[in-house]
Amino acid sequence: MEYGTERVVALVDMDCFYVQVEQRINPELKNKPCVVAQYKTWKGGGIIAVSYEARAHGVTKNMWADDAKKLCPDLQVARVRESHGKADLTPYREASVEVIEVMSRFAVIERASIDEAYMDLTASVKQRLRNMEDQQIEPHLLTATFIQGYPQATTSQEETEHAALDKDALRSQGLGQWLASLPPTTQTDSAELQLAVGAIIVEEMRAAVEQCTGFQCSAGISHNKVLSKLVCGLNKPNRQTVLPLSSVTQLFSSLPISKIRNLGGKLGASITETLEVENIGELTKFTQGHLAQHFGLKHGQWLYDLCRGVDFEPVKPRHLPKSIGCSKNFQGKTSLATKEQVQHWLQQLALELEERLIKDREMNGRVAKLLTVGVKQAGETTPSSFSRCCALARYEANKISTDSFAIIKSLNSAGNHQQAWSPPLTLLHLSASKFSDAPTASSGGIGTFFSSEVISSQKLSSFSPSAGLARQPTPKRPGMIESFFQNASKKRKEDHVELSEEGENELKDSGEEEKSCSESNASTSSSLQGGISSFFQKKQVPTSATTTADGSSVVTGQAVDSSQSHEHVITQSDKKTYVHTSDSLCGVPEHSSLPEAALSFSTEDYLTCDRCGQAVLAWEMPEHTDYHFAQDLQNSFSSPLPSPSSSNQIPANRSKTHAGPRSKTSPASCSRTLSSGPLRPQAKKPKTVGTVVTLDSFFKKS
DNA sequence: ACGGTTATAACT
DNA sequence: TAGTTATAA
Repeated sequence: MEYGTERVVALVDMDCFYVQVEQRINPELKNKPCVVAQYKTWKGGGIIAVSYEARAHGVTKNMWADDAKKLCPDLQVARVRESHGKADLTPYREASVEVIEVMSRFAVIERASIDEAYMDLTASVKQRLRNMEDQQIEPHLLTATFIQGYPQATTSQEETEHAALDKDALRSQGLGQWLASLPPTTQTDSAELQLAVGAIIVEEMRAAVEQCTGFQCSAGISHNKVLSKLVCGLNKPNRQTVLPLSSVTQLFSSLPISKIRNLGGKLGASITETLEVENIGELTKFTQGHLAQHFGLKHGQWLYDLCRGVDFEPVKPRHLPKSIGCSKNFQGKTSLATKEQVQHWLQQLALELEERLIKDREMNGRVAKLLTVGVKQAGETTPSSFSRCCALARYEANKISTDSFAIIKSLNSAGNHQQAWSPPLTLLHLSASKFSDAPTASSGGIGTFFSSEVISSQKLSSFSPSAGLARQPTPKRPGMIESFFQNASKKRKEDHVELSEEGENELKDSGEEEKSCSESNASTSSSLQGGISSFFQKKQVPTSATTTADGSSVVTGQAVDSSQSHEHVITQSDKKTYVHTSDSLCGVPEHSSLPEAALSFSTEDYLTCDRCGQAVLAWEMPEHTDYHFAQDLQNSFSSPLPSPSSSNQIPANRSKTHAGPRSKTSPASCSRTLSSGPLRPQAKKPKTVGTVVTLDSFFKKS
């Protein structure tokens, strides 16, 4: 087998996905020049997706809807829903899940973005080839397939003939020519034969996606991710393209380096510049050593293979995002210049994040442990000029937003007691990551609480994994996910009916479509090893045997998360519950944010700080006052000052102060990093870290 | 002031 | 590790 042809890899990309989602919601928009835009007030909103009819008029992404209307007066403009004062992409994410689910019946897939997925078809292809005996591969199985580099004209007369053909005739001619050049299907190790079979599978998959979701897509089929991504775009929309390795030389001889995935930015530009080459194929002139010299060992190796059409990046079996986040820009005049504004928008973002995290927990059985807050300050050019993180212990908007505020407030050069915020913020970003498995229903009383209370309170009645979980002594996650998918199909069916009623000419189609969809599922999935459940089986974890405190002693929803995050819940005497969490130690004095305490302490325990207006536990007021003292002291240091010898003076045993609770907290917890501060070179540390360490040290009873 | 909102991976 | 930067859709 030739080097670099070991796998069959495909990339499937939805055609103008957001537009298709809007067209399915509102069938009036179908087959019309149409865009999706977000926000309205400024020039009709910014366009984020464009139908092919609209592209024909010159409408593009990033155009203002008002400008696009000038190019195309009949343009239909669908608007992104807004909630919490910001664009809400939920309908597109949900549509993406539908698509991913259908594709997962055919192969293990890697979700590359909301509208793209890679798949490694090698195993399926080999299986299919074995079952083919010596059947020919017939062109009618590849009616939407282009073969890159075909038809090949060997004479000038053929060239003239080809020029006269329309696009599909040319496609058909090229396909026929290529198929005729393949060995018999008994030769199962032929790289090009394997691509042909891969293309058949992708034809079937794309048909299933359209039948089951109504969405069309395009695909590239080749031996690796870079090549399949590259050719996916060559025959859009609603078509797929095969790239045999033998066609790479010609294709690469005139392909600008910037067209290759990962070379569209600075690296690509520096290659063009330093080597004085335009096209990716020209890189074959250089030795691997030469390439490594200029661009590093890793890039050197990668480029050396890549310019020959070879890439070994694996398709990663993953269809869930690794982080869930939201952000909003506040540009120019709208930049956030008061503390209140910052708090308000953090709250809005936290509300969206909370909703999405809770849904994610229900649907995917996992919980995020890390919260990252990013901001951009006026005048900054980088996408996010600053980011800090802390533990994420509970899915609660109030806590998320107050913690977020706590870890960015040191940025406010106006000082914490001022109303103003400066420099003004032009971007706020919240993101949750570091997922781990959520406890299952079998983990005792808490689990019961989890499934009955949390789910019902979140209005997720259409997705009810709890039903299946409750009666199973050993609940299985696949059951949970499959039940979600069943529900998703059900939902789709309803959508379909709805669409059919609204669209005049579709009434009789819908029933048939559903039927053929399920038929297609049955026939295909049976021929595939494992299917989706086997994929999920791998991710299944043994349920933990730990039995936590029984639900009755737990008063608030917090107990659920406490058990997950290994926090210590210390119940004691007086009707009060003291809860020690790691996240309250997240780079800020413990008493600076106390949402969990607010659930446990009674209001009489609080005093109002006359410096900041914050509610502070009475017995912590002395330390709180010290905190303001420290803050003032810090503010008196002009700025990037690497807090005077602070690190060195922090006792090495500083982290031991909280050795008990902390040692059990998530490794992601900030406290770890802070205590490692002294080990790191001083000068490189950003000022804020120094600040936090300095302030923190005020509270250590050494 | 006007490309906004997400997301992943590499680097340090 | 945490935080920044690059890249992409």
